[in-house]
Amino acid sequence: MSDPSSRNANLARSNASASPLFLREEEVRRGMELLYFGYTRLTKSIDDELSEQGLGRAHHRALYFIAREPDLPVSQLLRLLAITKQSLGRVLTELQQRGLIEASKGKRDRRQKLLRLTQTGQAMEAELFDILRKRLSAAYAGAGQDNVTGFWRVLEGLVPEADRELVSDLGEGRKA
Amino acid sequence: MSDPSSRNANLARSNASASPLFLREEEVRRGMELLYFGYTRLTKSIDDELSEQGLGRAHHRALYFIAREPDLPVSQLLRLLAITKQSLGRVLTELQQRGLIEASKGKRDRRQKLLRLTQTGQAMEAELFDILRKRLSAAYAGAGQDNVTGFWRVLEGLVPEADRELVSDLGEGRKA
DNA sequence: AAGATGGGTCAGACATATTGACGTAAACTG
DNA sequence: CAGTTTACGTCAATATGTCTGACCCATCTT
Repeated sequence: MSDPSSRNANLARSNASASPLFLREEEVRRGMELLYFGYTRLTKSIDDELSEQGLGRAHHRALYFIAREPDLPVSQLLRLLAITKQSLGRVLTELQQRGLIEASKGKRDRRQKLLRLTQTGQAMEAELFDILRKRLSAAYAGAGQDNVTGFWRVLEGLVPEADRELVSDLGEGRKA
Repeated sequence: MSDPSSRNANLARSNASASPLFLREEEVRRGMELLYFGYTRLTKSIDDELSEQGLGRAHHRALYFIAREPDLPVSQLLRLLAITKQSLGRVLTELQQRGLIEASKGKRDRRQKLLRLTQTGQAMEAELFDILRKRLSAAYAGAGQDNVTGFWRVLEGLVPEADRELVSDLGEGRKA
């Protein structure tokens, strides 16, 4: 363990190809831990940048999805974030006050409020995305193409059936 | 596209093997979203069980790591969770009051407080682990062995250098 | 016209985390 | 041995993100 030449011996071990027995506790725990560390460390990486702007992670999540899907209705964002109207309401109000997002009424359904980023909001989101992009693309590059596909597939399997379409439709708005 | 059931065309699209251009925005965003949904939905899946016992996620994280590494010192747990002493202190006090964990003094270093689960704590953790295990192993099985390896590799790349040893050492205590 | 949906808003509360200071015991180091 | 560092605990005050549940209005659907 303290042997410097094999400081990553343990990572190497966990790298050993998955055993034929998928359900072994050790492998499940390893996956949970990596998921936990991967997710928490990645999200922490933007905290400094965010707090400089007086924003929190909740703001970023909203910002992210609005960037991803311009003219996103509130109801859709609510489903993506899986929080209550109240919680989201406060976040959206603050983002609007800071001039990061703006809203318009839906054409087909005028009850809808469609959210998009302002110029300032786009700049802000881009700056945050850049930090995340650097880390994630480094991880992609280090793992190699085939492994990126594997990464996606397992994660897709983790998304409950009910949410899958929601997730997979993201980004569609920009192509159409 | 080895998924014959092809139950969702959109997921299938995102399943398309990673392009040679790793750094393309679309692929990074796809990864971030899957990581977000995978992680949040998985963790949400134990909330009901937890709240029945009057516990929160913070308690579970502590419980999990103590289960994973019996006789874990507080300092180590602090590093794993990356929270402050105060925050952890409250959680540990509550777990102790509920009789889920117990502590002993370190042999080599008597300043250390070593944490482990009580019988009750083991039962509780096992029950929670079981829910997570079902979901994660289903995702493993659905993705296939090679993809599980990819899942691990990308996530490992996401863990900052400084935390890698910490992560990779998990589970060692039980073998030794 | 009735009901469902999209959105907003109130009060009150809980869970989780923070900073910064301070204290004690034990270990390490000159 | 004296001085410093480390491991742990604890105080008060505060911030953030979330929740429940009630209630409202505008608009769409039937």
